[in-house]
Amino acid sequence: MNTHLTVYNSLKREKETFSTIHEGFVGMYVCGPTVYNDVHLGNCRTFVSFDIIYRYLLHLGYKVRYVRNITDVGHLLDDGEDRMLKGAKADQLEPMEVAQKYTLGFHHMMRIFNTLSPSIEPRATGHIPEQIEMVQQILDNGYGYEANGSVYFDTTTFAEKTGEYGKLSGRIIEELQAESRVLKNQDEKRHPSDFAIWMKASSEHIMKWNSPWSVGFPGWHLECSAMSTKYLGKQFDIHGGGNDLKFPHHENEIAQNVGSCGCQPARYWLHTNMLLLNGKKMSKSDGNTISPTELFIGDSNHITRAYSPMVVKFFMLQCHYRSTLDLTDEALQAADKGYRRLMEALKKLKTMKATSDNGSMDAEVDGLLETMYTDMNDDFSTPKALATIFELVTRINTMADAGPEAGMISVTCLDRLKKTLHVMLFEVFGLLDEGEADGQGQAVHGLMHLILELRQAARTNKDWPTSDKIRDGLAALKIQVKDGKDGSNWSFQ
RNA sequence: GGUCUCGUGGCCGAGCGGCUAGGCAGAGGUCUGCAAAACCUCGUACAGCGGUUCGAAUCCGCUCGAGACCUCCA
Repeated sequence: MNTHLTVYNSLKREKETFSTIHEGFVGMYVCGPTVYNDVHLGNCRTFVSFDIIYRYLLHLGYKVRYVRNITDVGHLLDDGEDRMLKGAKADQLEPMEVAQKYTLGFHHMMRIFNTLSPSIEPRATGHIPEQIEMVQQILDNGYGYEANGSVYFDTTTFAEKTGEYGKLSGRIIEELQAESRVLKNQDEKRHPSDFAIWMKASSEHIMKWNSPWSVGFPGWHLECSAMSTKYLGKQFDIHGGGNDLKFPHHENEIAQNVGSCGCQPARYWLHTNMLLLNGKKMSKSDGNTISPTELFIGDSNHITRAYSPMVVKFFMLQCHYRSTLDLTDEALQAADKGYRRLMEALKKLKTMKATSDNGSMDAEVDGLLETMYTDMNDDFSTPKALATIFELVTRINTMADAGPEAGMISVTCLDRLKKTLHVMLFEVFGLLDEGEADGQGQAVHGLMHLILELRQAARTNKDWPTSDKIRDGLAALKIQVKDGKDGSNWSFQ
């Protein structure tokens, strides 16, 4: 198996061979959601992407510590109001109730998308001492200054001494300093490009903590620096997040890490691209959005019908994580069909038999399985891997049609095909076969088997009216009957 | 205004200098009692205009168009 993994590093703007700091171990930090609101689909795309990256690394045999934070304090809006407080006011709740409510909602959605839980999911409010400590280190190192109880990061000094500011996002410090935007507490900053690492709280502010500088709260960017350092060390392998976090969030995060510890936090920075809705970025704040739930129940004027979670996930997999993905009704319909075709082929594969020791298609199948890994090793290219998998789907259908006596695949190759495909689709991509239900589903399978037997009897007797009545009746129940060479099959439409 | 990304056949979406993915839709065929499913065959697409090269969707320049970031966002 080809295990030469390359990843696109945003920091270098090129693909690099992936190698770890500690042999066999991967430390990965991904910026999680701010829990003041229901998750939307864009968040889901990012976390699904990193889930597949996490799963693939595990599959390659790495021991991965995957840290994804929950932001429950510190995001300031334009008017200086805290996001969490805004959410609290809107729902008439304690800030912690807001955080709890939306954290649970987020976890629920992540389960629906069948993603694995991160190894550690730290909360910003649970790491105030660590953040205070980091502010102190930054001050000690001369990269911060205090003003009226708030502490700011001194980007100018930092840029002069290290030359590190702006590298990730391609910003030029002089241009950032020329920014003339008027923001709250702008007068306390020495330069517009400076940013708060500790904010003094006003009297009405609910979430606040004691610190050497004031009763206040940490800056937004600080939590990630502090928590990644705590759980993954000063230097770790992968840092991920959405493209829209590159600046200022990740740029400032790097500044804080370098400013406090003296080194770049992550070797590889991975950024997922945005999910668009009908050509425009989906965003919580501007209303151009469709929620996962709306998508699943078909309740939105952007779509004509409902799409299941796995269809949506499959739709996401057809596009590379670094490309924008445009969500349209038409594209979802195509994904729906493609996903079903894939699952049907897998079903066929389950019952497929091989008799020969040497299959005429063995080499081709093995070649495609190998290609599938090459695809994934190319910066986790799920679209390429999926294309290769569909090449396999065609082969599977051909072999199933021909039957075992055709000698197309050997026992060992078939076994390999089954296992490898199963691993890639269910363990790495984290797809679920939604047709495979348990409990009631078992009964349905039994009933369908019985019904198809009765229909087969009618067909043997050339009793076409009965045969067609069964088929049409099932079709009305959205069950499609598929007649093949050796008997009939069925699936939900 | 600044920084950056992108523009691929009816739709979505790979492609990173020669071997021209894949899905959906469409056409023809095989199979079938009919239909569906499945399989086989088919589309010579790369925004436009120049340039580099033996050769460009792929590199360079310009034009047009779209999007992202620059301010909270995954």
